[in-house]
Amino acid sequence: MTTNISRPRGRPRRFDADQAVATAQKLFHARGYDAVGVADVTEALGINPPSFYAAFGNKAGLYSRVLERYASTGAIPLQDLLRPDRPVAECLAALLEQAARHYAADPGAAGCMVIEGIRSNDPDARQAACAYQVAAEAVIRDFIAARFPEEAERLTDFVGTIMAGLSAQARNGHSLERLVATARLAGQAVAQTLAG
Amino acid sequence: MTTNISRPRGRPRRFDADQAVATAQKLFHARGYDAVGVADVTEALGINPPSFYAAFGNKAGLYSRVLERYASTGAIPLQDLLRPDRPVAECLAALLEQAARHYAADPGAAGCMVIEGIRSNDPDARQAACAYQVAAEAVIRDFIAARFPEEAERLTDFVGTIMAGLSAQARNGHSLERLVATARLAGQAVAQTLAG
DNA sequence: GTTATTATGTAATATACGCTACATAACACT
DNA sequence: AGTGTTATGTAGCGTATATTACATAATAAC
Repeated sequence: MTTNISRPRGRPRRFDADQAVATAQKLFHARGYDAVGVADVTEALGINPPSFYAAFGNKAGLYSRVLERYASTGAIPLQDLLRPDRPVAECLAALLEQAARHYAADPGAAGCMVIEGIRSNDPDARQAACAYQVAAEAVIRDFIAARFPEEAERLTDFVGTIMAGLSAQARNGHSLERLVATARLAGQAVAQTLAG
Repeated sequence: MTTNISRPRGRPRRFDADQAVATAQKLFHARGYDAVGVADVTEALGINPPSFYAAFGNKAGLYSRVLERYASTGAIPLQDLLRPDRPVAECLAALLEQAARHYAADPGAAGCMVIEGIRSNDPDARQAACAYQVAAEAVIRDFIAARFPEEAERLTDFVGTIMAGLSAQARNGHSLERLVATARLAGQAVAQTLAG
């Protein structure tokens, strides 16, 4: 008995689904969910609509796959940044600065894919993106609450607002330097709140 | 000779254009430019498409009128808040708190119409909204630069980021209290920067 | 080889949306 | 009254987009 993966029956796919998700991620991140048409995706992949729908169900289905991939590979590593063995303020400041760097990293992909996805006009896409944002907020809130339960909601809101603002400014074309400067200023505000 | 306004020739309009702009403003503010169709507007006004296009040219033309009205009646009164006879930090803090209150004021109209309008997929709408944002930013920057030229860019970016974040969070359904709390925290950060 | 199964390619459908052509109604001016 | 001017109502055009019908090709199982 071997660990061979038995090829599925039927005609094999002519394209790699995971790589297709990666390609779609670039498109969605650069232009946003609404501005990317199914035709854009199929053209970028060199496939025809039926292949697309057979693989992903519909446009929102592809977006779910893209968000999943973004969360696991392209998003900010919250677990690495919010460490229980370091000062809360230091971690949150690092998170904000990392967000600034992240949102400005790829000139073609501006802002946070989740935060900007919430602004979509498609209810399915909105809800999918919203779920990831709620989850991320919960991680931040729990991290703060473990040591500053009184400040958890206020600081989580503040951090979330800064991140949403940074994402918007990145999409507005602000440079890495300007985003980082804003993030640092916000980080000092967090530190002062937790110190006083 | 009297000050009578001679009625224009031809068949009179069956609807009031200014009031139509006000109605459209509510729609655009509540749902965003892209999500509001011309059919939505004409239906809300009780008119037919030709009347709409005769009055406003096209959808983007109506949006320009709406932005103009928003800037003069519905937006934050920058000139009243940024007073040369008061401390800069105090004015900026008041601006941020006012923004929080403003963005959460109308439950049906979430966020800043200009800031959210920039996220539209229509190039004309984006450019129109962008012009107002650039103008507002210039007012803030000049206000700061008059007394703290070294800090003008950094603080303007910070304030702009907070406002964009507040607008996003308002659209995400955050309550007035949470928005104001975030704005106050940001205001303290501004004060500390200008004090140190 | 035959059959069942899955994917592909061509082509089209359905729908929504911004916008307009055209005839007609309502007004000012002479 | 007659004429020119402007708005309205009906109806439709053109386009873009998400999605699918259908015949066909490629594979595994038998």
